[in-house]
Amino acid sequence: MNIKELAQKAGVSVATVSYVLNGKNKVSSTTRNKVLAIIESEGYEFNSAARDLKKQSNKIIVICLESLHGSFFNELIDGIEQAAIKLGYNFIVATSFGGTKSSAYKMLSERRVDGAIILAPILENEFLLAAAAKNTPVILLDRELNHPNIRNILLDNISGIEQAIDELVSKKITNIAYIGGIESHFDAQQRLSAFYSSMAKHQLTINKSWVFSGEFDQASGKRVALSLLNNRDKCPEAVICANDEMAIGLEQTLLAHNIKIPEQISVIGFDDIVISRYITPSLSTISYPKQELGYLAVDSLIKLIQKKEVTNLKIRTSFIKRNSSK
Amino acid sequence: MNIKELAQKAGVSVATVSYVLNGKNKVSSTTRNKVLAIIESEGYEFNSAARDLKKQSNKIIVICLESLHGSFFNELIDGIEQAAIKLGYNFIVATSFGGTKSSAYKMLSERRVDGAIILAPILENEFLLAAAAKNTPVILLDRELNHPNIRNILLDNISGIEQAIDELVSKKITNIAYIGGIESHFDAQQRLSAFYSSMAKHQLTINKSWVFSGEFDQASGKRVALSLLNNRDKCPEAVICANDEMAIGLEQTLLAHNIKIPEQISVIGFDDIVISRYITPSLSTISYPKQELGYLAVDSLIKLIQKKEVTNLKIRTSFIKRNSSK
DNA sequence: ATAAATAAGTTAAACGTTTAACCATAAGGG
DNA sequence: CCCTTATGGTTAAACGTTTAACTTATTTAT
Repeated sequence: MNIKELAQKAGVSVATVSYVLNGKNKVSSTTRNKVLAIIESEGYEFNSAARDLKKQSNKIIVICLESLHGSFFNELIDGIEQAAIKLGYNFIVATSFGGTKSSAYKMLSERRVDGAIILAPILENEFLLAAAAKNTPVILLDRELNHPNIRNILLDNISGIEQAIDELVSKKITNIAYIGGIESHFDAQQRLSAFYSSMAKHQLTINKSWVFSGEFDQASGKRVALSLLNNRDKCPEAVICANDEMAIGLEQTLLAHNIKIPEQISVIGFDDIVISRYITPSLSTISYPKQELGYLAVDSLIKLIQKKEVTNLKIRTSFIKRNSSK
Repeated sequence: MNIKELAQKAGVSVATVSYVLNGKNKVSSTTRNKVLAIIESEGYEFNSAARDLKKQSNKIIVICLESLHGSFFNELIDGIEQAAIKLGYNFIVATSFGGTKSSAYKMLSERRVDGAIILAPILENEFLLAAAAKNTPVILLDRELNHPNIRNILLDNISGIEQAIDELVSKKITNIAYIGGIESHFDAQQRLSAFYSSMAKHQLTINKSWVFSGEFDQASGKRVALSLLNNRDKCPEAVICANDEMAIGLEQTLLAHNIKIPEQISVIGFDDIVISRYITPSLSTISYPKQELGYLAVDSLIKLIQKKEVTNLKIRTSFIKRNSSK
């Protein structure tokens, strides 16, 4: 049962039915009730495609993620949820797995949403620029990109790493290794260069063989751990990892080989994912206000959709000391 | 730039442009190239709402979750992802937070998807029946409900709990406590009754004050732990929890009060979430093939969409012994 | 040579809403 | 009593696709 059929049954025009459905005050209570009664008994199957077509908008934004693995974005989603509800929008989550067949791709290329928040480095700049060109506003959390319909909210990766190294140095720890993330990722690059600059700040020399590169997963941490264990006589006193997953892989593998943490080696992660609080020893890490980040992302996106003035933003990061570091 | 404008620029009819866009072989390569060239230079902004309206379908299914917290559904999503891609559908995730304003609600009540998979007990039967009545096929993972457009895939909660208790009994552990989940949840009810029946099978008496009820979160586990610690002289030898979160809360709190696990108390969870492998001691739990569950859910849903024969399914559960139980 | 089939288009209706513009009728103001 | 305003409704266009049905020109088969 659609509006047209409904109108027929009620003996009124489709316009009137539409006004009833949308709670407009253009219709008398008698006709309103008549229509409502028919809806009650016959049911009404709203067709969103028709409305979207007419309105050229659907008040839905999409959060594009690489995958739903890793509880990394859990808190982020909280902020997104709050902001979306408060601002009268709905959000859905789509993943970028599957390339051009992925949901993230479909949502954006087919303009199925009023806007998008991107945290999926695999989506190419070109694709995002194309979406922006088709008038879909985009907030990027994972890179810098310039377009009138795009804004980015980035992490101030430097401050957190600097704090971590300051702390280590204050404990007289200066032999510091680093595990970087996937090299094409913007944040991985930023964090690596933050490591270099913070080490330089303390005039610490960097042992080149102690700068590893990983894939942001536990396996990478494990691999590095095994490689360190191969050279037991020449081990760093601390390892900073570009994310918590790798730090956990590192920590657990070292523990399994009877290395004492933090006594022999301090391990520091990045992101402060939920699990890092629960492992033993709990993981020292670099944190940032994820919920706030989520909130700001939605807030900025909706302002952008509404053609308001929106600036790029930076989110602070800070070192959280737990038990995996001295 | 839309089809109509494109057609004008190219000097052909809109039908021809549509045929080009859809790769139909009704058009000569010269006109095809002419159209393609204009698209190349001017860009084309596909309007999905128009297509959806015409086609009355969009090849999108939605996964409705209570929230994105807890890595509980991570593996499930893997199966969903694989099946969806393989079967030519896309999936999005929507949460049910926010009641009638939630995205899950909007997707279903406004028929914005071709089908839905539900794992969100907060969504009411009545609402789901209404969606089904509007011809949206639904797969339920969290309850039993009967309607031509609805199928359910449920866990065989009994077998896993039975195995766990068998194992405990074989270790001469018979004083067993239980923490139930949110009482309105179907699985919580099933698991509780499985506990009763399995205990009965071994002719074990159930100490009523040892059957707790929780909210499926860590706090509930902690609360129960503290209550047990208050009665140290009369403690159970094992606690089975209706999910891992509560088991973790319980375990960690007991540990913090110097109870030895599993020597003094065995702790057993349910769900086998990722984190349960990483905590110390690793959590014994009741597991089930989540990836398979996800795959089956999508497979069934799409068959249902295609009006094929689909039956309800049951998924096996089984006890996984780790270090938190004897 | 003619009929039949194919190729390459076009025309126009349809999908189900929303909403500006229009039209009566009744009520209120002077 | 006339003019204005409010109330409650209708009409019809528009949103941008898809696709069955039709047309015309060309090729193939007999």
